[in-house]
Amino acid sequence: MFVLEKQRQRAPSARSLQTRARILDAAELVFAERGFEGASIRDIAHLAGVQVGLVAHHGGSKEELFHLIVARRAGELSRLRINALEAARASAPLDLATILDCFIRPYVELAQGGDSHWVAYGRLVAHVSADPRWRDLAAECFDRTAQRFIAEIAALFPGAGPGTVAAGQVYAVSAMLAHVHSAWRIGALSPGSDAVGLDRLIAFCTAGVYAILTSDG
Amino acid sequence: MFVLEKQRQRAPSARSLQTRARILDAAELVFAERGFEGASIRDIAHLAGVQVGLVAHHGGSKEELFHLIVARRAGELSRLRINALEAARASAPLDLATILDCFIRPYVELAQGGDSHWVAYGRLVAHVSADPRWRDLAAECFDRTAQRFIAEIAALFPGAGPGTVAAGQVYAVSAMLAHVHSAWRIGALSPGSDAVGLDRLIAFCTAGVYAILTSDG
DNA sequence: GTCTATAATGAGATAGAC
DNA sequence: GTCTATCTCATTATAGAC
Repeated sequence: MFVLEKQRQRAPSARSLQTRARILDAAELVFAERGFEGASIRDIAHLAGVQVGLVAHHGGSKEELFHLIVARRAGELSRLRINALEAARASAPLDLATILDCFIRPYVELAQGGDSHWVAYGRLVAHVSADPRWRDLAAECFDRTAQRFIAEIAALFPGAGPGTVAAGQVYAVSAMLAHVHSAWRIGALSPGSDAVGLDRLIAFCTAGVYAILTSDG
Repeated sequence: MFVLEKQRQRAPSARSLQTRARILDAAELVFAERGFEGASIRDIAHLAGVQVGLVAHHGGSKEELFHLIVARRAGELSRLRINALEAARASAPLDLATILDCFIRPYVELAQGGDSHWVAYGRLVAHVSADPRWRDLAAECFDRTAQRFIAEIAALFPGAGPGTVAAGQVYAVSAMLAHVHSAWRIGALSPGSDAVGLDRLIAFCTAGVYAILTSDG
Protein backbone atom coordinates (compact mmCIF):
# COMPACT_ATOMS: atom_id res chain seq x y z
CA MET A 1 0.00 0.00 0.00
CA PHE A 2 2.79 2.44 0.75
CA VAL A 3 4.19 2.88 -2.71
CA LEU A 4 7.12 5.23 -3.08
CA GLU A 5 6.27 6.76 -6.42
CA LYS A 6 5.28 10.13 -5.15
CA GLN A 7 6.99 11.59 -8.17
CA ARG A 8 4.90 9.89 -10.81
CA GLN A 9 1.50 9.79 -9.14
CA ARG A 10 0.18 12.16 -6.55
CA ALA A 11 0.45 10.51 -3.17
CA PRO A 12 -1.80 12.30 -0.69
CA SER A 13 0.39 13.84 1.93
CA ALA A 14 -0.43 13.60 5.59
CA ARG A 15 -1.30 17.26 5.52
CA SER A 16 -3.67 16.76 2.63
CA LEU A 17 -5.44 13.88 4.32
CA GLN A 18 -5.80 15.89 7.48
CA THR A 19 -7.26 18.84 5.58
CA ARG A 20 -9.63 16.56 3.77
CA ALA A 21 -10.79 15.00 7.04
CA ARG A 22 -11.32 18.41 8.61
CA ILE A 23 -13.42 19.48 5.65
CA LEU A 24 -15.57 16.36 5.69
CA ASP A 25 -16.08 16.61 9.45
CA ALA A 26 -17.05 20.26 9.20
CA ALA A 27 -19.37 19.58 6.30
CA GLU A 28 -21.08 16.91 8.35
CA LEU A 29 -21.85 19.33 11.14
CA VAL A 30 -22.96 22.18 8.93
CA PHE A 31 -25.13 20.08 6.64
CA ALA A 32 -26.76 18.46 9.64
CA GLU A 33 -27.38 21.75 11.38
CA ARG A 34 -28.78 23.73 8.46
CA GLY A 35 -29.84 21.25 5.84
CA PHE A 36 -28.44 20.96 2.34
CA GLU A 37 -29.63 24.30 0.99
CA GLY A 38 -29.05 26.15 4.24
CA ALA A 39 -25.45 25.03 4.49
CA SER A 40 -22.94 27.13 2.66
CA ILE A 41 -19.53 26.12 1.44
CA ARG A 42 -18.23 29.19 3.22
CA ASP A 43 -19.55 28.06 6.57
CA ILE A 44 -17.99 24.67 6.04
CA ALA A 45 -14.66 26.16 5.10
CA HIS A 46 -14.76 28.52 8.06
CA LEU A 47 -15.58 25.75 10.52
CA ALA A 48 -12.87 23.55 9.05
CA GLY A 49 -10.39 26.40 9.25
CA VAL A 50 -9.46 26.20 5.59
CA GLN A 51 -9.89 28.40 2.57
CA VAL A 52 -13.07 28.31 0.56
CA GLY A 53 -11.51 26.86 -2.55
CA LEU A 54 -10.22 23.83 -0.70
CA VAL A 55 -13.70 22.56 -0.04
CA ALA A 56 -14.39 22.12 -3.72
CA HIS A 57 -10.93 20.67 -4.18
CA HIS A 58 -11.43 17.91 -1.61
CA GLY A 59 -15.16 17.44 -1.68
CA GLY A 60 -16.13 18.26 -5.23
CA SER A 61 -19.42 20.00 -5.80
CA LYS A 62 -21.80 20.65 -2.98
CA GLU A 63 -23.92 17.67 -3.91
CA GLU A 64 -20.91 15.38 -4.20
CA LEU A 65 -19.72 16.53 -0.80
CA PHE A 66 -23.11 15.78 0.73
CA HIS A 67 -23.17 12.38 -0.89
CA LEU A 68 -19.65 11.70 0.36
CA ILE A 69 -20.29 12.38 4.01
CA VAL A 70 -23.58 10.50 4.13
CA ALA A 71 -22.11 7.47 2.42
CA ARG A 72 -19.04 7.48 4.64
CA ARG A 73 -20.90 7.17 7.92
CA ALA A 74 -23.63 4.99 6.47
CA GLY A 75 -21.05 2.44 5.45
CA GLU A 76 -19.38 2.42 8.82
CA LEU A 77 -22.68 2.12 10.64
CA SER A 78 -23.89 -0.65 8.39
CA ARG A 79 -20.79 -2.68 9.21
CA LEU A 80 -21.37 -2.20 12.92
CA ARG A 81 -24.97 -3.29 12.62
CA ILE A 82 -24.24 -6.35 10.55
CA ASN A 83 -21.43 -7.31 12.90
CA ALA A 84 -23.77 -7.02 15.86
CA LEU A 85 -26.30 -9.15 14.08
CA GLU A 86 -23.77 -11.86 13.29
CA ALA A 87 -22.42 -11.84 16.81
CA ALA A 88 -25.90 -12.17 18.26
CA ARG A 89 -26.77 -14.98 15.91
CA ALA A 90 -23.63 -16.85 16.90
CA SER A 91 -24.60 -16.88 20.56
CA ALA A 92 -28.34 -17.59 20.36
CA PRO A 93 -31.24 -17.86 17.95
CA LEU A 94 -32.36 -14.42 16.89
CA ASP A 95 -35.61 -13.04 18.24
CA LEU A 96 -37.31 -9.78 17.36
CA ALA A 97 -35.96 -7.80 20.29
CA THR A 98 -32.42 -8.88 19.51
CA ILE A 99 -32.69 -8.00 15.84
CA LEU A 100 -34.02 -4.54 16.60
CA ASP A 101 -31.40 -4.13 19.29
CA CYS A 102 -28.67 -4.87 16.76
CA PHE A 103 -30.09 -2.21 14.48
CA ILE A 104 -30.80 0.49 17.01
CA ARG A 105 -28.14 0.14 19.70
CA PRO A 106 -25.00 0.66 17.62
CA TYR A 107 -26.15 4.02 16.37
CA VAL A 108 -27.75 5.34 19.54
CA GLU A 109 -24.75 4.39 21.64
CA LEU A 110 -22.49 6.24 19.24
CA ALA A 111 -24.78 9.26 19.26
CA GLN A 112 -25.12 9.29 23.02
CA GLY A 113 -21.44 8.60 23.53
CA GLY A 114 -20.57 12.23 23.15
CA ASP A 115 -19.46 12.23 19.52
CA SER A 116 -21.22 15.19 18.00
CA HIS A 117 -20.58 13.86 14.51
CA TRP A 118 -22.77 10.86 15.10
CA VAL A 119 -25.54 13.08 16.40
CA ALA A 120 -25.09 15.15 13.29
CA TYR A 121 -25.32 12.03 11.16
CA GLY A 122 -28.73 11.32 12.64
CA ARG A 123 -29.93 14.70 11.47
CA LEU A 124 -28.44 14.06 8.07
CA VAL A 125 -30.37 10.82 7.82
CA ALA A 126 -33.53 12.65 8.81
CA HIS A 127 -32.94 15.17 6.05
CA VAL A 128 -32.26 12.44 3.53
CA SER A 129 -35.29 10.41 4.55
CA ALA A 130 -37.64 13.37 4.51
CA ASP A 131 -36.72 14.71 1.10
CA PRO A 132 -37.57 12.70 -2.01
CA ARG A 133 -34.77 14.57 -3.70
CA TRP A 134 -32.36 12.18 -1.97
CA ARG A 135 -34.25 9.07 -2.95
CA ASP A 136 -31.32 7.59 -4.83
CA LEU A 137 -28.88 8.44 -2.10
CA ALA A 138 -31.12 6.81 0.47
CA ALA A 139 -31.44 3.71 -1.65
CA GLU A 140 -27.71 3.49 -2.15
CA CYS A 141 -26.74 4.09 1.47
CA PHE A 142 -29.52 2.62 3.56
CA ASP A 143 -31.48 0.04 1.63
CA ARG A 144 -29.05 -2.86 1.63
CA THR A 145 -28.75 -3.02 5.40
CA ALA A 146 -32.41 -2.20 5.94
CA GLN A 147 -33.39 -5.02 3.60
CA ARG A 148 -31.11 -7.35 5.51
CA PHE A 149 -32.82 -6.61 8.79
CA ILE A 150 -36.24 -6.73 7.18
CA ALA A 151 -35.46 -10.19 5.88
CA GLU A 152 -34.37 -11.34 9.34
CA ILE A 153 -37.59 -10.07 10.88
CA ALA A 154 -39.75 -11.47 8.10
CA ALA A 155 -38.21 -14.89 8.67
CA LEU A 156 -39.53 -14.82 12.22
CA PHE A 157 -43.08 -13.90 11.14
CA PRO A 158 -43.89 -15.87 8.02
CA GLY A 159 -47.53 -14.80 8.13
CA ALA A 160 -46.83 -11.09 7.94
CA GLY A 161 -46.97 -9.21 4.68
CA PRO A 162 -43.77 -7.61 3.39
CA GLY A 163 -45.33 -4.16 3.63
CA THR A 164 -45.96 -4.66 7.30
CA VAL A 165 -42.36 -5.54 8.01
CA ALA A 166 -41.14 -2.58 6.00
CA ALA A 167 -43.54 -0.27 7.78
CA GLY A 168 -42.30 -1.49 11.14
CA GLN A 169 -38.74 -0.88 10.07
CA VAL A 170 -39.48 2.67 8.91
CA TYR A 171 -41.41 3.45 12.09
CA ALA A 172 -38.60 2.07 14.23
CA VAL A 173 -35.98 4.07 12.39
CA SER A 174 -38.01 7.23 12.72
CA ALA A 175 -38.45 6.68 16.43
CA MET A 176 -34.73 6.08 16.75
CA LEU A 177 -33.91 9.29 14.93
CA ALA A 178 -36.43 11.20 17.00
CA HIS A 179 -34.86 9.74 20.11
CA VAL A 180 -31.53 11.27 19.14
CA HIS A 181 -32.32 14.49 17.36
CA SER A 182 -35.54 15.39 19.15
CA ALA A 183 -34.21 14.70 22.61
CA TRP A 184 -34.70 18.41 23.18
CA ARG A 185 -38.40 17.96 22.49
CA ILE A 186 -38.74 15.16 25.00
CA GLY A 187 -36.98 17.34 27.52
CA ALA A 188 -39.16 20.33 26.67
CA LEU A 189 -42.31 18.28 27.14
CA SER A 190 -41.20 16.72 30.44
CA PRO A 191 -38.89 18.89 32.53
CA GLY A 192 -36.46 16.96 34.66
CA SER A 193 -36.51 13.56 33.04
CA ASP A 194 -33.50 11.30 32.66
CA ALA A 195 -33.32 11.52 28.87
CA VAL A 196 -31.19 8.43 28.30
CA GLY A 197 -33.64 5.65 27.69
CA LEU A 198 -32.03 3.51 25.02
CA ASP A 199 -33.63 0.41 26.47
CA ARG A 200 -36.93 2.25 26.57
CA LEU A 201 -36.60 3.10 22.90
CA ILE A 202 -35.86 -0.48 21.97
CA ALA A 203 -38.78 -1.69 24.08
CA PHE A 204 -41.05 0.76 22.27
CA CYS A 205 -39.97 -0.41 18.85
CA THR A 206 -40.05 -4.09 19.73
CA ALA A 207 -43.56 -3.92 21.12
CA GLY A 208 -44.78 -1.86 18.20
CA VAL A 209 -43.29 -4.07 15.54
CA TYR A 210 -44.45 -7.20 17.33
CA ALA A 211 -47.99 -5.87 17.54
CA ILE A 212 -48.36 -5.13 13.85
CA LEU A 213 -46.65 -8.35 12.77
CA THR A 214 -48.77 -10.63 14.89
CA SER A 215 -52.04 -8.96 13.99
CA ASP A 216 -51.19 -9.23 10.32
CA GLY A 217 -52.39 -11.96 7.98
CA MET B 1 -68.33 41.76 10.29
CA PHE B 2 -69.12 43.20 6.87
CA VAL B 3 -68.54 46.85 7.54
CA LEU B 4 -69.08 49.22 4.69
CA GLU B 5 -66.31 51.69 5.31
CA LYS B 6 -64.09 50.68 2.49
CA GLN B 7 -63.29 54.33 2.00
CA ARG B 8 -61.80 54.98 5.42
CA GLN B 9 -60.09 51.68 6.16
CA ARG B 10 -58.77 49.21 3.68
CA ALA B 11 -61.30 46.43 3.32
CA PRO B 12 -59.63 43.43 1.74
CA SER B 13 -61.25 42.83 -1.58
CA ALA B 14 -62.24 39.38 -2.74
CA ARG B 15 -59.40 39.55 -5.22
CA SER B 16 -56.93 40.38 -2.50
CA LEU B 17 -58.07 37.53 -0.28
CA GLN B 18 -57.84 35.14 -3.17
CA THR B 19 -54.33 36.29 -4.01
CA ARG B 20 -53.30 35.96 -0.39
CA ALA B 21 -54.69 32.45 -0.20
CA ARG B 22 -52.92 31.44 -3.38
CA ILE B 23 -49.64 32.75 -2.01
CA LEU B 24 -50.01 30.95 1.32
CA ASP B 25 -50.96 27.72 -0.38
CA ALA B 26 -48.04 27.93 -2.76
CA ALA B 27 -45.66 28.77 0.06
CA GLU B 28 -46.82 25.72 1.94
CA LEU B 29 -45.97 23.43 -0.93
CA VAL B 30 -42.64 25.02 -1.73
CA PHE B 31 -41.43 25.23 1.86
CA ALA B 32 -42.45 21.63 2.45
CA GLU B 33 -40.76 20.42 -0.70
CA ARG B 34 -37.44 22.24 -0.38
CA GLY B 35 -37.13 23.31 3.24
CA PHE B 36 -36.90 26.86 4.48
CA GLU B 37 -33.56 27.77 2.95
CA GLY B 38 -34.17 25.82 -0.22
CA ALA B 39 -37.44 27.55 -0.92
CA SER B 40 -37.25 30.82 -2.80
CA ILE B 41 -39.75 33.64 -2.83
CA ARG B 42 -39.52 33.51 -6.58
CA ASP B 43 -40.59 29.87 -6.71
CA ILE B 44 -43.50 30.63 -4.42
CA ALA B 45 -44.59 33.57 -6.54
CA HIS B 46 -44.30 31.53 -9.70
CA LEU B 47 -46.33 28.64 -8.31
CA ALA B 48 -48.96 31.04 -7.01
CA GLY B 49 -49.09 32.78 -10.36
CA VAL B 50 -48.42 36.20 -8.91
CA GLN B 51 -45.63 38.70 -9.09
CA VAL B 52 -42.66 38.45 -6.79
CA GLY B 53 -43.41 41.59 -4.86
CA LEU B 54 -46.83 40.36 -3.85
CA VAL B 55 -45.38 37.61 -1.70
CA ALA B 56 -43.72 40.09 0.62
CA HIS B 57 -46.84 42.22 0.56
CA HIS B 58 -49.13 39.44 1.75
CA GLY B 59 -46.76 37.22 3.68
CA GLY B 60 -44.19 39.62 5.08
CA SER B 61 -40.62 38.45 5.31
CA LYS B 62 -39.66 34.92 4.46
CA GLU B 63 -39.57 33.94 8.13
CA GLU B 64 -42.93 35.54 8.84
CA LEU B 65 -44.41 33.72 5.90
CA PHE B 66 -43.06 30.41 7.17
CA HIS B 67 -44.39 31.09 10.64
CA LEU B 68 -47.76 32.03 9.19
CA ILE B 69 -48.34 28.86 7.23
CA VAL B 70 -47.16 26.55 9.99
CA ALA B 71 -49.29 28.25 12.62
CA ARG B 72 -52.34 28.29 10.36
CA ARG B 73 -52.48 24.53 9.85
CA ALA B 74 -51.26 23.71 13.33
CA GLY B 75 -54.17 25.60 14.83
CA GLU B 76 -56.69 23.90 12.61
CA LEU B 77 -55.24 20.48 13.33
CA SER B 78 -55.13 21.08 17.06
CA ARG B 79 -58.82 21.90 17.05
CA LEU B 80 -59.63 18.71 15.18
CA ARG B 81 -57.59 16.65 17.63
CA ILE B 82 -59.09 18.19 20.72
CA ASN B 83 -62.57 17.82 19.27
CA ALA B 84 -61.93 14.15 18.58
CA LEU B 85 -60.71 13.70 22.12
CA GLU B 86 -63.76 15.37 23.62
CA ALA B 87 -66.09 13.39 21.40
CA ALA B 88 -64.42 10.15 22.39
CA ARG B 89 -64.54 11.01 26.05
CA ALA B 90 -68.23 11.77 25.81
CA SER B 91 -69.03 8.29 24.51
CA ALA B 92 -66.74 6.12 26.63
CA PRO B 93 -63.92 6.26 29.15
CA LEU B 94 -60.69 7.01 27.38
CA ASP B 95 -58.13 4.27 26.94
CA LEU B 96 -54.66 4.51 25.46
CA ALA B 97 -55.59 3.34 21.99
CA THR B 98 -58.41 5.86 21.81
CA ILE B 99 -56.22 8.74 22.93
CA LEU B 100 -53.56 7.95 20.37
CA ASP B 101 -56.22 7.43 17.75
CA CYS B 102 -57.58 10.91 18.43
CA PHE B 103 -54.10 12.33 17.95
CA ILE B 104 -53.00 10.38 14.93
CA ARG B 105 -56.14 9.75 12.90
CA PRO B 106 -57.22 13.34 12.19
CA TYR B 107 -53.95 14.21 10.58
CA VAL B 108 -53.30 10.99 8.71
CA GLU B 109 -56.80 10.93 7.27
CA LEU B 110 -56.36 14.47 6.02
CA ALA B 111 -52.97 13.63 4.54
CA GLN B 112 -54.20 10.45 2.91
CA GLY B 113 -57.42 12.08 1.75
CA GLY B 114 -55.77 13.49 -1.31
CA ASP B 115 -55.12 17.02 -0.09
CA SER B 116 -51.54 17.70 -1.02
CA HIS B 117 -51.39 20.61 1.39
CA TRP B 118 -51.84 18.35 4.38
CA VAL B 119 -49.10 16.09 3.13
CA ALA B 120 -46.97 19.17 2.74
CA TYR B 121 -47.81 20.18 6.28
CA GLY B 122 -46.39 16.90 7.52
CA ARG B 123 -43.12 17.68 5.86
CA LEU B 124 -43.18 21.15 7.34
CA VAL B 125 -43.62 19.68 10.81
CA ALA B 126 -40.72 17.34 10.15
CA HIS B 127 -38.56 20.28 9.20
CA VAL B 128 -39.64 22.23 12.25
CA SER B 129 -39.10 19.31 14.59
CA ALA B 130 -35.70 18.44 13.24
CA ASP B 131 -34.21 21.91 13.36
CA PRO B 132 -33.55 23.56 16.72
CA ARG B 133 -33.76 26.86 14.89
CA TRP B 134 -37.55 26.50 15.03
CA ARG B 135 -37.66 25.62 18.69
CA ASP B 136 -39.85 28.60 19.58
CA LEU B 137 -42.15 28.00 16.67
CA ALA B 138 -42.53 24.37 17.68
CA ALA B 139 -43.28 25.34 21.25
CA GLU B 140 -45.85 27.89 20.15
CA CYS B 141 -47.62 25.69 17.63
CA PHE B 142 -47.34 22.15 18.97
CA ASP B 143 -46.71 22.08 22.68
CA ARG B 144 -50.12 22.99 24.01
CA THR B 145 -51.91 20.16 22.28
CA ALA B 146 -49.07 17.72 22.87
CA GLN B 147 -49.13 18.51 26.57
CA ARG B 148 -52.84 17.94 26.62
CA PHE B 149 -52.51 14.47 25.17
CA ILE B 150 -49.55 13.69 27.40
CA ALA B 151 -51.63 14.60 30.42
CA GLU B 152 -54.44 12.32 29.28
CA ILE B 153 -52.05 9.42 28.85
CA ALA B 154 -50.27 10.09 32.12
CA ALA B 155 -53.59 9.98 33.94
CA LEU B 156 -54.04 6.41 32.73
CA PHE B 157 -50.60 5.30 33.94
CA PRO B 158 -49.95 6.93 37.31
CA GLY B 159 -46.84 4.86 37.87
CA ALA B 160 -45.04 6.03 34.76
CA GLY B 161 -42.52 8.84 34.85
CA PRO B 162 -43.30 12.03 32.92
CA GLY B 163 -40.25 11.49 30.73
CA THR B 164 -41.58 8.15 29.64
CA VAL B 165 -44.91 9.59 28.57
CA ALA B 166 -43.21 12.40 26.69
CA ALA B 167 -40.86 9.96 24.99
CA GLY B 168 -43.79 7.85 23.89
CA GLN B 169 -45.50 10.91 22.49
CA VAL B 170 -42.42 11.96 20.54
CA TYR B 171 -41.87 8.45 19.17
CA ALA B 172 -45.50 8.22 18.14
CA VAL B 173 -45.43 11.57 16.39
CA SER B 174 -42.26 10.64 14.55
CA ALA B 175 -43.76 7.36 13.41
CA MET B 176 -46.85 9.22 12.26
CA LEU B 177 -44.80 11.69 10.24
CA ALA B 178 -42.72 8.88 8.79
CA HIS B 179 -45.92 7.12 7.84
CA VAL B 180 -46.96 10.11 5.75
CA HIS B 181 -43.79 11.59 4.38
CA SER B 182 -41.72 8.42 4.13
CA ALA B 183 -44.45 6.38 2.53
CA TRP B 184 -42.15 6.23 -0.47
CA ARG B 185 -39.53 4.50 1.67
CA ILE B 186 -41.97 1.86 2.84
CA GLY B 187 -42.89 1.30 -0.77
CA ALA B 188 -39.26 1.18 -1.85
CA LEU B 189 -38.47 -1.41 0.81
CA SER B 190 -41.47 -3.60 0.03
CA PRO B 191 -42.58 -3.49 -3.58
CA GLY B 192 -46.26 -4.05 -4.10
CA SER B 193 -47.62 -3.37 -0.65
CA ASP B 194 -50.87 -1.62 0.06
CA ALA B 195 -49.35 1.44 1.70
CA VAL B 196 -52.44 2.64 3.53
CA GLY B 197 -52.21 1.17 6.98
CA LEU B 198 -53.54 3.86 9.28
CA ASP B 199 -54.83 1.24 11.69
CA ARG B 200 -51.48 -0.48 11.52
CA LEU B 201 -49.73 2.75 12.44
CA ILE B 202 -52.02 3.31 15.42
CA ALA B 203 -51.52 -0.28 16.53
CA PHE B 204 -47.76 0.19 16.36
CA CYS B 205 -47.85 3.34 18.46
CA THR B 206 -50.32 1.98 20.99
CA ALA B 207 -48.32 -1.18 21.60
CA GLY B 208 -45.07 0.75 21.84
CA VAL B 209 -46.38 3.35 24.24
CA TYR B 210 -48.14 0.72 26.32
CA ALA B 211 -44.96 -1.32 26.60
CA ILE B 212 -42.79 1.48 27.91
CA LEU B 213 -45.46 2.81 30.24
CA THR B 214 -46.18 -0.50 31.91
CA SER B 215 -42.53 -1.47 32.31
CA ASP B 216 -41.82 1.90 33.92
CA GLY B 217 -41.59 2.60 37.64
C1' DG C 1 -1.68 21.39 -1.89
C1' DT C 2 -2.80 25.70 -0.68
C1' DC C 3 -4.55 30.28 -1.07
C1' DT C 4 -6.43 34.72 -3.45
C1' DA C 5 -9.41 36.85 -6.45
C1' DT C 6 -13.14 36.91 -9.31
C1' DA C 7 -16.85 35.46 -12.25
C1' DA C 8 -21.64 34.30 -12.73
C1' DT C 9 -25.73 33.41 -10.75
C1' DG C 10 -29.58 33.84 -7.82
C1' DA C 11 -31.37 35.39 -3.60
C1' DG C 12 -34.60 38.72 -0.49
C1' DA C 13 -36.24 43.05 -0.07
C1' DT C 14 -38.11 47.53 -1.62
C1' DA C 15 -39.33 51.95 -4.10
C1' DG C 16 -42.46 53.79 -7.07
C1' DA C 17 -45.64 53.66 -11.28
C1' DC C 18 -50.32 52.36 -12.39
C1' DG D 1 -53.74 45.94 -4.77
C1' DT D 2 -50.91 45.04 -8.29
C1' DC D 3 -46.83 45.01 -10.98
C1' DT D 4 -42.09 46.50 -12.82
C1' DA D 5 -37.58 47.43 -11.98
C1' DT D 6 -33.75 47.63 -9.22
C1' DC D 7 -30.71 47.49 -5.02
C1' DT D 8 -27.78 44.91 -2.20
C1' DC D 9 -25.99 40.88 -0.69
C1' DA D 10 -24.52 35.98 -0.47
C1' DT D 11 -23.89 32.02 -2.91
C1' DT D 12 -21.12 28.28 -5.84
C1' DA D 13 -17.62 27.46 -8.78
C1' DT D 14 -13.30 28.32 -10.90
C1' DA D 15 -8.91 30.36 -12.77
C1' DG D 16 -4.40 31.25 -11.57
C1' DA D 17 -0.49 32.69 -8.26
C1' DC D 18 2.59 30.59 -4.92
